[in-house]
Amino acid sequence: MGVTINDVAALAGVSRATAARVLAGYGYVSEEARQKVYEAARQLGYRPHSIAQSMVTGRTKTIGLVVGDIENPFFAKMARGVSDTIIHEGYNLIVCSTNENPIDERSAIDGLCRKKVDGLIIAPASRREHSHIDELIEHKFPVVLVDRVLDVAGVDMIAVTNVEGAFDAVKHLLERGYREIAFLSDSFEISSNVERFEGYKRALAEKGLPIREDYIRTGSYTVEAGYREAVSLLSGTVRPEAVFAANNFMTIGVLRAAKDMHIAIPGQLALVGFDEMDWLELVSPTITAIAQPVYELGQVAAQRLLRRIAGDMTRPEVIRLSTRLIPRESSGVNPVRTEEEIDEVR
Amino acid sequence: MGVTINDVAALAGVSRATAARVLAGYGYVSEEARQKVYEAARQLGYRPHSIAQSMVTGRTKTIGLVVGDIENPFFAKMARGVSDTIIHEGYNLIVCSTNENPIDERSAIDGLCRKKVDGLIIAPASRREHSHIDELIEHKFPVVLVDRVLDVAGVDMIAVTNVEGAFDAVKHLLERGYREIAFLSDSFEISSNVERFEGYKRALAEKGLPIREDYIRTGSYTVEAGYREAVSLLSGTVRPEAVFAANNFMTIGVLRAAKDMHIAIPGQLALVGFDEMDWLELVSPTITAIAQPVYELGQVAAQRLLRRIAGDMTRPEVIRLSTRLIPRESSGVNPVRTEEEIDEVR
DNA sequence: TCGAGTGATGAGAACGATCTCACATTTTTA
DNA sequence: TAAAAATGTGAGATCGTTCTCATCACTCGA
Repeated sequence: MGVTINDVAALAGVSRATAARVLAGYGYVSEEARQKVYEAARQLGYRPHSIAQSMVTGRTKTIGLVVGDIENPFFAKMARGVSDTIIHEGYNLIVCSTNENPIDERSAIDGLCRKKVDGLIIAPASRREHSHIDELIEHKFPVVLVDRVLDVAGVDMIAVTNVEGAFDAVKHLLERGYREIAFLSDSFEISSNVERFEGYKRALAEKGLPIREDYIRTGSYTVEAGYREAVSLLSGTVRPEAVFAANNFMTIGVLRAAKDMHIAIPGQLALVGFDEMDWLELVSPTITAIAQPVYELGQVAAQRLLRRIAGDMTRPEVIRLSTRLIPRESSGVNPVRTEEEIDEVR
Repeated sequence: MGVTINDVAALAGVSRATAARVLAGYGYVSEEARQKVYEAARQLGYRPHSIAQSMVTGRTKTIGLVVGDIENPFFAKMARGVSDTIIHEGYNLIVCSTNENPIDERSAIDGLCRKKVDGLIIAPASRREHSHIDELIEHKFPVVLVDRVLDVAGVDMIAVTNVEGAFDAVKHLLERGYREIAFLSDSFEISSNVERFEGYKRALAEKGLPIREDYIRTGSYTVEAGYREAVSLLSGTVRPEAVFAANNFMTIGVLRAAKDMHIAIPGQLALVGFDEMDWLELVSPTITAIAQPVYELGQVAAQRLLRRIAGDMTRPEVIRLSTRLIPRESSGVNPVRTEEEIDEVR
């Protein structure tokens, strides 16, 4: 606390410049001076002042992560992927939650830019309002978009194969014999939901099945919203045979609704959720899911960002990481005990 | 990018000092100068350089959060509590994961101090190796410990009522008629586990029951470790009637082990877990848990830290937030269908 | 009419590092 | 042996703010 390079230089009996040379390891320094400076630094417990360093170097060794909600296990895991990747290069991570609100997102980004983060990883909240992100890209500020894509050029985007994943999910349900399949997601402001909806539509189209408007439900990114929409969906005069829940919160919402409404899964309703969670194979029935490489999403985004920060000027690209279907009981994959389950839920 | 207060001053036709006075809002400034500066700042899109500000003010408006693993939903939720609280005061949060390793913890703290964070919220990894934290406290650096306590004076600690919570959990099992109760946690290096063990012991002692060494299992803070210990525990010649899982990962470990080993809950094994998760009431059977005010933990820690940063010199205290037992089926609370469940698991 | 007080301003010194120069001194080369 | 190159060092500018001074113009009361 408070010991500067000047103090070290003074104790070592050299100039500040020489002390700096030793500590930063550049230029010519005599072995004698080197030892004296090291000893002085050790003795005083000298710790370089990062802020002062940033002041002159222009880099803060800090990157910003802007996501909807760090409490969401999906983003938390992604954050870990980012953090683990950058920590080795000496970077730290500032995390901001936007509540999927473009206004909050804008101010979060603004604050991070003022703090001179070296780069930003953003899961953009809106497909429409992203002028603040466009500005960053225009100014060649190091940015990587993650989990979601935007209709802009000149920026790396790391996402999963949403269309294919959703397609696989719905195709899986179709193969199991379900025809009346509902789609449940949060807002279409978020690109991944649009893509997953696209996959849903394609799978139905492939079978020549129509899209039923009343089977398409969207809410906001909370368990409660998922629950509400699920209840509404399942209370309709015509109830779907299956639901494709397009994210983790929606999956929970459906499960809760089904439980409250005494609807047996998969007996009375099949379910496939997008995003794997560690308890999906602990519930009864186990829940079929589309697993995403969440940690890798963060990892790859971080690697790419570090390259951009280092000055890599190669053409930005869209990277798609693969999803994987994990068939379980909720889609009737092992429906041996369907009867008992119906009993049990009652 | 790159427009400084000098540029603003130049455009406004005043000195840097006057521009600074307008922008920071202190001292005497004529209305005319004020308008000119505002207009110039607006026109140039001036954004103050936080690093330069920190350089002179000595505050970075950043706080550090040092936890075992940000991917753990427990810490993620706590982080959100912290973040939401400090964001209103203009603070940002740097998050570091230590993997519950004192070495990593030390270097994380070191890095954050170099970055001149205004304060630290730490969930200490070890009850023994915390000299690096002691140093901070000695130097009067604003620190708040969270979730865990240390045997040191002069620092605020925010934790939950671990002893009481564990006591409630085990007492609940005893009341349900279970006698052979095992204790499963991660390392005793972590204070909360020691406290929960204390609660466990007290509840047994109250009933005059002995502590069985082979029923006490500890591992590391991962689901896999919990699983391994649970399997080992349940494979013993004498299997316990109930398990008290002292944290969220252990709860998952036990559930997975029970499932793999075809042990019916609560028919053949009762379970109470410490820490509530949103899916515990979705599984079958539903899982009895000790709920902790996780978000509030972060909130209170952040509030306290902000006060310390603001110069509050009142005596540091240990704050205990209350836990709450949520009785569910896994402890035989509604054991009407125990028979069927046994059937089902087979 | 003169000092005291108030309003308004700018010059310049911090903050703690990095890094370019200029200037020694030593060693190498022609 | 002189010139060139290599080695070692320190003075001082710089980054973009904040903030203390000193200065000056003006008003007011005695």
